Amino acid sequence: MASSVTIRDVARLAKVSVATVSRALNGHDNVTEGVRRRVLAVAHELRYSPHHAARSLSSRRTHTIGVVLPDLHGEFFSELMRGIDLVARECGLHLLVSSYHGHPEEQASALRAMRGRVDGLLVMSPHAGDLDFLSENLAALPAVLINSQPTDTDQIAFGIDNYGGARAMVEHLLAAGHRRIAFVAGPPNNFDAYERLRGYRDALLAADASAEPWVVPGDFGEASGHAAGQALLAAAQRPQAVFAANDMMALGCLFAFSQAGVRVPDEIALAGFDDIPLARYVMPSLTTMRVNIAELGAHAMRVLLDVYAGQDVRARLVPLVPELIVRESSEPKAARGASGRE
Amino acid sequence: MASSVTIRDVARLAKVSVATVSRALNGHDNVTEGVRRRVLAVAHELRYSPHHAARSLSSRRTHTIGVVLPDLHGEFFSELMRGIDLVARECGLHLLVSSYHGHPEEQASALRAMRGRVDGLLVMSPHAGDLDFLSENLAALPAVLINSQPTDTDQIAFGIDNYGGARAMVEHLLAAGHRRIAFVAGPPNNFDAYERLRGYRDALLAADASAEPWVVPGDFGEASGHAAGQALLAAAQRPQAVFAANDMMALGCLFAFSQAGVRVPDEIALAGFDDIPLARYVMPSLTTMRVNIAELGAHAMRVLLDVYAGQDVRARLVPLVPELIVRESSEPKAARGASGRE
DNA sequence: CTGAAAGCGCTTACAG
DNA sequence: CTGAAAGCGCTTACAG
Repeated sequence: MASSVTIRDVARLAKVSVATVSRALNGHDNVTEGVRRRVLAVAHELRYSPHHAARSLSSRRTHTIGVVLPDLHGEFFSELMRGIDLVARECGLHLLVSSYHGHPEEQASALRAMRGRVDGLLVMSPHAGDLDFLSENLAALPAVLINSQPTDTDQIAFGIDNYGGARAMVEHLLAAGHRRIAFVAGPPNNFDAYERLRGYRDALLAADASAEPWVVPGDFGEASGHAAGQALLAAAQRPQAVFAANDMMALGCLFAFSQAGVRVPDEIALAGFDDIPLARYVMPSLTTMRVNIAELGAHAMRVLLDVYAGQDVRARLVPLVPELIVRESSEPKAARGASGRE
Repeated sequence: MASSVTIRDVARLAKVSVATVSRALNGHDNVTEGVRRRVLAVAHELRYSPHHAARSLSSRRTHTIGVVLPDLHGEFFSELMRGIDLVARECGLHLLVSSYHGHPEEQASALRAMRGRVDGLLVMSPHAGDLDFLSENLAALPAVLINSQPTDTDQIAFGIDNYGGARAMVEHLLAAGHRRIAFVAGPPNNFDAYERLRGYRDALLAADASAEPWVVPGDFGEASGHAAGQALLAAAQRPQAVFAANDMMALGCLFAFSQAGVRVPDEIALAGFDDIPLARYVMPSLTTMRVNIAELGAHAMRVLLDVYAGQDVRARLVPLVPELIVRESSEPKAARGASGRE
């Protein structure tokens, strides 16, 4: 593969020193306009592009942010990356992405491998108890934790108010007159899932201290929602409303109900969490909590940049509050009729 | 942020030269076992992690693959990244991700910025005509193009057989007895969309040279499918079958049909392309072409690694053939009954 | 098997 | 404003 052109080649052809080339290319102001133009012309002609490793070795900056996620798959990470990427390109930064597929050991090595490659780190670690070695391996890099269980370390963390969102949803279902509200849980050991479950429980008990939470297991996948929906229909006494910990599982429930000929919301009300694009398109459309995931990523990125710049960001770590989106799947009977959908 | 520990610190404490530390850490065999152990112990104790920029500057390898995509958003890219990532971690490689959001100028700069940061490049460039400057900016890096329009340059390219897949689907619909088959197209200027459209046209005309292709515009988004579905219902003579260029648009159509009370497949058969997870869950379940997107990414990555290793890969550039998945939305009347769904 | 030294391609005080 | 030189933290022939 053709030998690359270096700063020395540019210097030679432009008849200046490499130092001057460096200054001209980096936009320093201590270069005569004529010289700068000559250098830029030669650089362009040679298709010169600075060697990144060399530059970051001497400048101690990489212009790259490391993103360490549990996985790269699915709507959530896709949206998160979009938000992060948006801010990154605004700032001319690159993204080094690494996912550890749920293996904490790999997470540690992923973090360590970031040394000398990134200026800062965005880390999502939803698995309970990960954070001990996490802080050990964060090395000396500025880092922001996303949707991760807080610990007593003074790590900077930012996330979604899953707890408050779940409470709001249960309150909505209660207000619609439902009492027997079942919850389809997310994967055990997942912090988001845990917070949503906690919100469900607390809201239920706050309304009626003798209420009995009814929790069906799930794993955030549509198939587990489908199974949960079937299990709920088979119960001796069916729930009046089902609140799934995310939309994919809610859709799984919905299809289980459709297959069984159980009408939503007439016989069972249904609600999810996340507001994925399809939520508004299914029949009936799905009531859910809208989470601006891209904004979650974008905000975390902005906070990280300010941490890097040495600013105090603590005031900006307030969790992102999800928004209740009421659609057909939870409409109280009184409200239904010839009205259109959202 | 705390000064990092370098190879010199390890050398000093282990009482050897930096060269020996380097050899011990990199697993070279010209190091005594005792010395190696001592070095490793000190490195571990100091939490030493090699500085990547320095290493790649001197070794001329980055252990990183650059991935340049039009976008990071949505099921397709998410799956693609998963496949790429899978192979990357098998090989201990990192991924530098960059998306150019449809702006060719940014694509060029993204490509150039990869110099000195990556050992090879995976590039997806579905926009027609992008490839001229693409090859100019690929510099001297090994690269594999994914799902991109081939040019006369001898770039290594690999993709899905969208054309063949679309033909197969139309043939299926024809075999089911449908004649008036409408097509909901993807975005203009998108190579995947163009190939699917071409397959639709050719299959239709191959069966009946006097057939008139019926193409409704779309952009791969569910909303455009919804609009297309409504437009098709409003036609003087409705189509007997609708083939959408991807599943999201097919789902949009499906909901438009449901809202209008038009039964699928009894009144209109429907088919999509991609086999997204939801395709099997909607009612009726959706006939589609299954594309193993993760495998597309994984295979492209493997090819790239072999290109890097200097192997001849031309024999492995055969497009990935999608698989026809027949579900309820296109079942011929005769076949319907008490049978379960897939 | 081990060490001293050169070099990877840049940036940045330091002089002038 | 410009250049010569040191240095960023590694790896790798080259000697021994």
